Amino acid sequence: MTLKEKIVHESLRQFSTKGFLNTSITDILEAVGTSKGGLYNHFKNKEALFFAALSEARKIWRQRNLEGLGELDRPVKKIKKLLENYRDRYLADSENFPGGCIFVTLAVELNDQRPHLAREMNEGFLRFKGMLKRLLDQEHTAGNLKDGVDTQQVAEMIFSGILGASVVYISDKSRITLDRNIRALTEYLDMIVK
Amino acid sequence: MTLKEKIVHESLRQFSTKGFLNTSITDILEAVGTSKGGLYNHFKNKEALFFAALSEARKIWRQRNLEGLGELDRPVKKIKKLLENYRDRYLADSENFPGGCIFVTLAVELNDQRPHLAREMNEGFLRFKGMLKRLLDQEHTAGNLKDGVDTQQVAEMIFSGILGASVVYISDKSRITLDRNIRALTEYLDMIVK
DNA sequence: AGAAACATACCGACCGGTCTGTCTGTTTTT
DNA sequence: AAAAACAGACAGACCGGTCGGTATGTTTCT
Repeated sequence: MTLKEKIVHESLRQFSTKGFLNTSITDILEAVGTSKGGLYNHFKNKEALFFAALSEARKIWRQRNLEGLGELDRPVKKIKKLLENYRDRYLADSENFPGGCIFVTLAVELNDQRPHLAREMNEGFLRFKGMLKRLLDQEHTAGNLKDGVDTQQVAEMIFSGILGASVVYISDKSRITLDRNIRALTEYLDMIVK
Repeated sequence: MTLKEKIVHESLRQFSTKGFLNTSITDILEAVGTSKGGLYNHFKNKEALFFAALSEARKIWRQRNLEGLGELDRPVKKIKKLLENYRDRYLADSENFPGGCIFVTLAVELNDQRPHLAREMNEGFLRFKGMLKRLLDQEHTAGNLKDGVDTQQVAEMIFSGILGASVVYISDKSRITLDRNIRALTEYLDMIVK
């Protein structure tokens, strides 16, 4: 692991717990065991470090959450598998995200403070919601959803449920509560399929 | 409105958008139009200001969200009314909470940074969840819920849905999305009652 | 091959600026 | 006159970022 990689990795950890603005460069330097020169040799400024960390976070998010989805045939099974992954592989990854979901932390913090950074978060949210909707639409056109189901609304509900579960998990760090939340979302899915 | 009240009110506004740590005392002083002496005469330190603002936020939260609940007979109607209040009276209150739900902002930010302040947030969340569960239990004992419904799980789902909707609203500020989220939660409630 | 020139990685002192909180003095209220 | 309310200068800690210097290769020239 190069120094640059170590810095990004540590930024991920600290940003996920303390956010961007409340993580000082010095915090990262001390955790990595390097100096100002060592960091600013690789990154122009703190904002460049933010984008590098964000890119890495997205990569890990996909690795953790999309694993094993390709092998499943039905879209609704993919969503259920994603919910399980989110619980067992993503939120449980305290090595990379000891503070919980880094996107939630950053989205809440950077809103109204760093609009161009906050926009990045919101766009990621929209992509995720879009993915959920596409999966639901596939089931819908196959005629597998109950009559009158609004896929946009269901996608929104699942997404908000995940986000809410993430906030609760950040707040109380209880696996039991997280389990209940994921189970509730899974059963909600069952309610809207035929 | 006394100076002390003005300071608390402005703290509410700024904490809800920028959080506690990223709101400087000077920011508040300038917005209120006073000085260090004027503030520290009323509050021992920033943390004391936090507790005063939190207390006021809770008071307003109750005013906004519980209004009109007493007149309703059925518990499930109370929850639906609360969801509407949350959308129309609480999150829409940009005078007191221009940054969206202050409890979400503070809970996410203060976690792992100011544990004793974060605990206050979590306890508030638990009280709210407890209230939802009590209402659901009333319907349950009256035999109005479908068989096999776990009131704890449903309360968790509603609560996480609200929290998630709050995060989404913080992130994209879209009333349309918020509407869809509240509607989805209302329809979810309909699914579990007989 | 050996010397000289250059590139890269890293160190840590230091700079301007902002933060919370204190302290002294003045004004207003009672 | 005494007390409470307010103003603002100041202290001390910390922030992101810069900059001169060093140590370690790597490339180029003779």
